[in-house]
Amino acid sequence: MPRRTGRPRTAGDSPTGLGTREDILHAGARLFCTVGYGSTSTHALAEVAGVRQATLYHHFPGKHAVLLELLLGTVQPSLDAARALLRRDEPAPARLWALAAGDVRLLCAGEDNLGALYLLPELDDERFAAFHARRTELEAAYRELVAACGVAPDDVVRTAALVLGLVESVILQRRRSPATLDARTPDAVADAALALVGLEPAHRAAHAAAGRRLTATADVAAG
Amino acid sequence: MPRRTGRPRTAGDSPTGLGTREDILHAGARLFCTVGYGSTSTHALAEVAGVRQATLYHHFPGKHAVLLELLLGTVQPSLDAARALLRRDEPAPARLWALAAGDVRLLCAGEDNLGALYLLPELDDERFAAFHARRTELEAAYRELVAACGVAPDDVVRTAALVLGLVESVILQRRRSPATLDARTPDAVADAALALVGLEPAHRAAHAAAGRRLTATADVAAG
DNA sequence: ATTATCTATAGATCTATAGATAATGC
DNA sequence: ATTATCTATAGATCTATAGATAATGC
Repeated sequence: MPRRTGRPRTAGDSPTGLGTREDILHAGARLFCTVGYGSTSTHALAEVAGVRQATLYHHFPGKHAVLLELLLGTVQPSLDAARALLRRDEPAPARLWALAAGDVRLLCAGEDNLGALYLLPELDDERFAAFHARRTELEAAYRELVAACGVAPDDVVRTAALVLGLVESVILQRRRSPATLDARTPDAVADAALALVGLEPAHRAAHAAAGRRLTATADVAAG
Repeated sequence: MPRRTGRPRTAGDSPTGLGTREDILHAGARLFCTVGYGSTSTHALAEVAGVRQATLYHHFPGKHAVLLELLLGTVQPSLDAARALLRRDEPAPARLWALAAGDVRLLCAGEDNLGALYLLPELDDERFAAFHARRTELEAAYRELVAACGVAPDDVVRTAALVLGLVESVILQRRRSPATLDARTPDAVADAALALVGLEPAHRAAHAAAGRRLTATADVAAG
């Protein structure tokens, strides 16, 4: 995958070994999540990627395109899983469990806390409209499953927002105290989601077990 | 409160009517929450405050001091309420309910979504250490109350993180779809918090009622 | 005299482009 | 010939300071 033609770099090899484009995306992931978007210069981006500043523009029209690609790559696996789950006919609580657990697993995975990209204030810009469209579809999936769990119609929007908030809270937790996240976190959050939709503890265990089986299904297991 | 001496502004009156210092803080609240910290220039800050760029430096040593003051002013009411609640001897679930409901109320209040300041990646800078210390104390208060609710010791850290995540999720919800927040949101989140600590539905209502009474107590009602 | 604003600006930094350079491919 | 990098830089912007200015206070 690394390029074969073209002038070689002066400052060492590709940090990722996957070529310059990937180097830049990795640099963006690291810097946008920790330093912020507006606080990251194209120079800093290039430096972490191991190239000179001007080289960025050979691969991307600008910083915004790096962020957009990161955003789309982050939301897409969640969206794929959500679409697959909406098509299945297992009970809604099991599917909601699988959706929540899968999203939390994705948010906990990877070297960088990519979910933190969702929190950037700079996202409120039409350049990122394609990302917002996918996010909106994902939110609709949460609402649909919450409604199918038997939540009162008047409470669906509010409850779905709480469930999604619970899922996304792992982004903040990961930034604040990553040591408190572990392999059981996805299950714990998904269990809590079933509590929020008002299922009795006695029923939750069975739905969680079914959800866990769903998570293992190929077309649902995103990533 | 507006100043009496000094050269008058060229570009109109103080937008807030509270003087230039407050104008700058309001401008920071607006811009840091919507545009971001790194993406807000001192020029933009001054423009929204209705003064020239250089005037900022008469009131603050720089952008960072504006953000720090906003952060401290936002976390302090929560912390005051938390300290007051830790000193009281009502049952822990009622106090946890009151803490969560109070924090959600604060996060929903005001013209700007000030809680969004907590999400800025730029906060990971030692200039904001004073803010982080207060946040850490607030988190400890959540853990203490969660533990006192009878959550198993091994689960206290995880559960407290979920409760705090639930509370903070209103920041994201307010940014995304403010219309879904209403006067019942604080109660709904606090009720959900009691569900997360594992209280039976039958007991929750009584604790919620006691928590609501606590919220009305002078030394607990922050803000 | 004191104060808070203003104008002006130095110096740093940042973005984006132009064009040179050093590889591989044919 | 094609490609991906590099160097160099124009022009914009940004931060922070110096010093002038226009009010009030005494």
